[in-house]
Amino acid sequence: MVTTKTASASDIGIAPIENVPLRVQVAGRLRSAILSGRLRPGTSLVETALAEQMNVSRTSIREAIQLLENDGLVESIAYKGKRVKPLTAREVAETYSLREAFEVMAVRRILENGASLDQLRLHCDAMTKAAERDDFDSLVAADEAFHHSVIQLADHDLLLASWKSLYMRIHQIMALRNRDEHNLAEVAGNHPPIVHALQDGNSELAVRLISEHTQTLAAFDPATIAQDL
Amino acid sequence: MVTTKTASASDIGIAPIENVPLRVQVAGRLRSAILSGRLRPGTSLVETALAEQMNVSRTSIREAIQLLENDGLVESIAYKGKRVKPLTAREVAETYSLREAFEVMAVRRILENGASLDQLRLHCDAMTKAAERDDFDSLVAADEAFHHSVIQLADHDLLLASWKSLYMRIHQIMALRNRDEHNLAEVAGNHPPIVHALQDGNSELAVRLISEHTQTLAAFDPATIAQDL
DNA sequence: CTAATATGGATTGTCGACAACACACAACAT
DNA sequence: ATGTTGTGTGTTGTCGACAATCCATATTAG
Repeated sequence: MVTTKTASASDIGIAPIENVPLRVQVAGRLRSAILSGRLRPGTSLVETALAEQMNVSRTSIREAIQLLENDGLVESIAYKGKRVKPLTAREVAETYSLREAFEVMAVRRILENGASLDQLRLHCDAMTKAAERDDFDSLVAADEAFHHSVIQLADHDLLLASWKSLYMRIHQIMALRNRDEHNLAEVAGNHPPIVHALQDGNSELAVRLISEHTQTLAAFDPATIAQDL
Repeated sequence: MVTTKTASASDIGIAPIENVPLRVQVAGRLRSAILSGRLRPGTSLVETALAEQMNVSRTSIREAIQLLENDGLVESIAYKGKRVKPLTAREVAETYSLREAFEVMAVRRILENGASLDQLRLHCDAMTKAAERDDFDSLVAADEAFHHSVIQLADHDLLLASWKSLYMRIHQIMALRNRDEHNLAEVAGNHPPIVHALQDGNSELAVRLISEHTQTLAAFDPATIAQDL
């Protein structure tokens, strides 16, 4: 990979030891706690407590929390406190509708600029297999991979970044609602038509399919998640 | 406003003295410096220098810079430094194309849910008058107000927040390029048809108009802004 | 008893000092 | 000469202490 002249101790698997700033590690752990639903919306985050608990300085906690604020997972009221951002029914709806707009935009761009659809087919296969095994988690993972690929194929960095940020909140939402009775086979079956429409250059159909698909997902929970405090 | 029982010293204009955290003040000043182009993309932000210059602690500067990172105006490389995010031609194009998607989405929502178009007409008038006076700044301000209203009328908080964040970068871009020869009257004239299409419920037309309009703005500068380092 | 006013505790905001790190350049050995 | 190893300098990262603020509760005046 690198142009080392004398092949010293490289080559063999001496993976470089990563130097991740503390705030990033802390943010990562907090983020995963939030996205997995272990830290529910509305939970207040007290810096001193977290600092002691995780055995780092309050500064690091502070900066970590600010990172989460960027992700829109935490909200802070000056001099009052920070807490996991409550999820209103409205916010959930808006999140899904914006996601729909992103994916529609991606589909349009793919149709305009062209792109290889191989990845999409792969993920479709994965979904079908997962559905056959009745493997919910794998299906969800493949589903995300599919949509992630759609966005990537649009070749639009800003769109990708925005989608990722948005999809984080979708993760959170999915973790918070009990796994409703999904028809796994149906979910899996929704995707191949999208690929076909893309392949055929059928713009109208592709847009309509992806649009309906994302809307379907949003429709599930009404206000199951609504918080107060 | 408030339900004070004994009307003490309120009422008269004793505006409440704001207690804005230092980091927010600092962030505000840095942000305006970036958006106005006084701090050009690529400029490296050294915490100690800024701290001394602005006579606050390095902590406040740090936190302020992190706020700007949320806005996407600053980028940081661990242990290396932070700098005003360089603007590539690609990023500019992506910014405008995403903006187009946002505004199209807003228009669609307005047509679906309905909304009063009075504000839009007001801003249109302001633009026409500004164009007659050959007042570039007023025209730009009214233009922003118009598009801001469009987004607001869509009644979608998340969309509004995303648009605002995006539009900040458009501010920056506009500040960085020399004021190209605009035909003020033409710019002003572009907007009323959008209002009419909205009023008539002409979805196709409205979407096409707003789409073309935003694209027109993007077309100006190619890579005038491209930075390196 | 009511209402304005202290007081205390909990939490965030700000600070200055020190540690860790990356980079460039000098010193050295081979 | 060359490549390796020290060393220095400028920067970011982390820390603990102190100040400012808010909120709830007690306290006191009327």
